[in-house]
Amino acid sequence: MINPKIIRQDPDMVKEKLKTRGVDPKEIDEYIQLDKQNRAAIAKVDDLKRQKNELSKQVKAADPKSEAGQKLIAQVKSINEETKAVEAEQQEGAERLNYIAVRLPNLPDDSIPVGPDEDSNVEIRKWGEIPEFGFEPKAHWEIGENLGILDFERAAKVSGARFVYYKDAGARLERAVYNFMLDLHTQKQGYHEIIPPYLVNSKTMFGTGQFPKFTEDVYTVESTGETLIPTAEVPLTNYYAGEILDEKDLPTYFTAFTPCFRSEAGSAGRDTRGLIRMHQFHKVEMVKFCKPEDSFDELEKLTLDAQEVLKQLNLAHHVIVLSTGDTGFSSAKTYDIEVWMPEQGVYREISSCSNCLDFQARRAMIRYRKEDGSVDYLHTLNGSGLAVGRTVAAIIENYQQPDGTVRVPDVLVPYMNGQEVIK
RNA sequence: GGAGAGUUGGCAGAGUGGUAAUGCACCGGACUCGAAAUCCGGCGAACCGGUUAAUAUCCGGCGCGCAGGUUCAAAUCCUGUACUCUCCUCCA
Repeated sequence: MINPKIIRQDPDMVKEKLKTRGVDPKEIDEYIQLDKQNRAAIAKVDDLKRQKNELSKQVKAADPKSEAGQKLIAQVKSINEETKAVEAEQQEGAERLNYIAVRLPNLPDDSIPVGPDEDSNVEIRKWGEIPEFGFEPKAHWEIGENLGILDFERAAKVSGARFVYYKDAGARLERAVYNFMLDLHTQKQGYHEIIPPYLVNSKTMFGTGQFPKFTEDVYTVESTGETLIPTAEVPLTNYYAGEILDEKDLPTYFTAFTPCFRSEAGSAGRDTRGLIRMHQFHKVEMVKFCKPEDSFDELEKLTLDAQEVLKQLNLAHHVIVLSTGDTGFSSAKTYDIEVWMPEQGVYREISSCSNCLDFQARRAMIRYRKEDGSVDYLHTLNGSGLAVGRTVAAIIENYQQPDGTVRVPDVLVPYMNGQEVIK
């Protein structure tokens, strides 16, 4: 949620900024109006309650059964009725106010490019050489099926489109990739390793911003109402939901390897082949909790932490900063890391690193106590480190050889029990 | 799935209809060369509204897991619900 004080104090700035994210300025006007009404109503209700409390004390002082007592009781009754009416009105307004507030996306940071969609994203830096093949590189699904390590057909039979079976060296490669990532994050980069719940309640989904707006994108269990996590960001960020941390415990870093489940509603026809867009995939996620003044530095470090995985795998990639229109709901600034996919000859998203400022912290009520004793919302960040399936896809395509076999990246060989080639 | 118990401020822990004891901790002061101990005083989470330049004061509201209800008045009574623990049942 956006800090209400910012909207109150500078509505024009908020309108202008959110317009770049597709929010109608009229919504802000309505918000301001409702907020004003709401606060006036609260003041009125509070005052009525004050009167009631005072009179109630007098009832006790006088004998409730006495005539004077009865008279006071009658007065309180009439105040109560008035309170009820004003309160009902206030709550109605508050509900509408809240409806708008929880659906406003985060304010974009000043440093990001303004634009309606991904075409306005800007490349920040490039790493690695785009590989030259002396032949026409094949798509990872073709290589994988030929080698018998990926099986989309049987997955379709068992589950449907956008599912896959990994087999033998394919399954081992997936496992090698995420073990390698986890070791890097936990041993070299200072992240706590977590295995979180994969089913979460709707309050948790609200905390990170998926709910109430994006219920269509996820799988919710009908019988119990819990949702299969679309990313480990959800259970990781909500780890401290409702808590007040000590300043000295910040920053703190979490990482987790989890399956992720996404309905991919609205992406019919896109990336229908291969590992790129699945209903179920693995991801290693990184989440940070930090002090407000540190969050942009932490974002740079987080992005480098994710990039380090690709560097060690020697995969060519670049980093882009997302435009206002392409930035996710909860984020103020997002870097995407895109890896080179030889068959398509394009960079494809493999990681997304975001600074959410206090947007999620407000929703999930995650705060910290400063040394002077005051309490404030902390900042949350999250980034993929990396999407495992897409990494496997990138490895298969970038490390393919003319004979259809796949070389194992050096850093993964130990994780593959010494295997150097998948054939 | 069945039965029972519990959920109060940083921690501990009273309070069964009259508006949150007490202890530890914390803050201020006294005493002291200083500290400890002792004594005196104070505060009691977080949140919301008003006041304000202010996340300084001050005033008020709210506040005893959460949501409703009864009542002039609810931590206390009623209903629902969440979570934790114990026992039984079941189970990877």
